[in-house]
Amino acid sequence: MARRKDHTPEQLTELVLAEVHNALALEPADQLSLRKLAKAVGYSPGTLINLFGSYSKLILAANARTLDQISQQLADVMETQDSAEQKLKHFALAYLDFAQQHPHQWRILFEHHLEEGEDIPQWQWSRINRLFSMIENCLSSLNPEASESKTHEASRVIWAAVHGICALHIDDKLFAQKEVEANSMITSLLDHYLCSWTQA
Amino acid sequence: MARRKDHTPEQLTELVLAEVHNALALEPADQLSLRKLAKAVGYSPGTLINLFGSYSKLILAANARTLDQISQQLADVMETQDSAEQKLKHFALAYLDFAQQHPHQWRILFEHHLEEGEDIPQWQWSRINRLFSMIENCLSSLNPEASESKTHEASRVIWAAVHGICALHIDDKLFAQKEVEANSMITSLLDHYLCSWTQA
DNA sequence: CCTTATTGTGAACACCGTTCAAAATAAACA
DNA sequence: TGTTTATTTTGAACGGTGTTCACAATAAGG
Repeated sequence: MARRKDHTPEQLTELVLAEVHNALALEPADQLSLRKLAKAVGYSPGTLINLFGSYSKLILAANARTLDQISQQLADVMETQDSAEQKLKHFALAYLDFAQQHPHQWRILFEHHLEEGEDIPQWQWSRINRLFSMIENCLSSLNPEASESKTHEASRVIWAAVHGICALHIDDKLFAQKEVEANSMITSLLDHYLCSWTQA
Repeated sequence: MARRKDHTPEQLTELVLAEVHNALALEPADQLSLRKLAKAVGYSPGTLINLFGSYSKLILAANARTLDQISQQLADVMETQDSAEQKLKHFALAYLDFAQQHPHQWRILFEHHLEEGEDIPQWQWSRINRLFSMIENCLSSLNPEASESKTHEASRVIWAAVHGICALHIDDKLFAQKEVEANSMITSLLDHYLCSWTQA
């Protein structure tokens, strides 16, 4: 026992975080556990704790990767569009698309609550800010006269609203008769909000 | 042991569910446990399982009460307003108010996911539908020419958007510089959305 | 070759939700 | 009344969780 394995800490980190997303592709987050993860990568639970600090921080690290994935996809999709309106629409639909394709992974990103002493590393903040900047740019090109603080606020409103639609949609909590498509809800949201935003 | 206690099942249910909301006023849902609850009300864990079926169903019962509280408050506040626009605004702000005042209770209402075989009783559906009907009425009075399905969709869009703002606000995940008030975000959302809705 | 650092472990701990035979009480009946 | 039956409630046990830590096994340095 305690035989040295052939992985550097970086490789093991890679292995574990990949396994987290693997598992979340098949089952919800509450089926995940440190012990299962440890078994899956061939190490003991304690080793993973030594590596990440705690199970909560392990999840935090996996969430950081998820955020990276999302922000990459959103940035990519926005650059393929020319008009500000289309950029916003495609950003929102790409966000929905990710939530639908990786529901467990997406849910744990928001349902995992930080513990005392944990906080988001600053490189994540910069990624997030870059996304919001892109939204703000679209908004101010649609209405150049809007104040900076109004634009800042509007970017948060739009993202939170889109987020709410995605969250309730994948949890099937929209309580809608028949099929109300999340796609058309997002379109409705943006069309109506931006219509007024552009006029003002 | 197995001494008979002086509570009818109904009284014990009352006791337990009150204790859940008590505890959630002080600490987040992941600090809650069947064993703590049992100790708090002076019964054994097994007794609570006999009563509710499982811990998950116990939480479900507590969530049902929360939903009742919320729908009561929202219905009340909408009736105090005359104009459709003010009704919608007060509904949204009351929703935010509840989330802010009972964050743990509010969070578990949406973060507790149903297990196989559980589902929402129909009396809850009717409460929810009643609320949505009120929203739809406001919307169709603001724009009588909108089709029924568009109005149905818009009511879901508005609720989901408001929900998203509340959720990210109480989790402090809006990534806003300085203080962006949730109040004014909701106002911004409704003002812009309804402006366009009324015109269309 | 010996010593020191590093790496990984397994057993133990304190919790968790859940099951279930048995015990204690109440209700029904003789 | 005494006796049987039904109802409550429990405590112990089970398999699970994240976490700690002394110790064993390996690698690296002198």
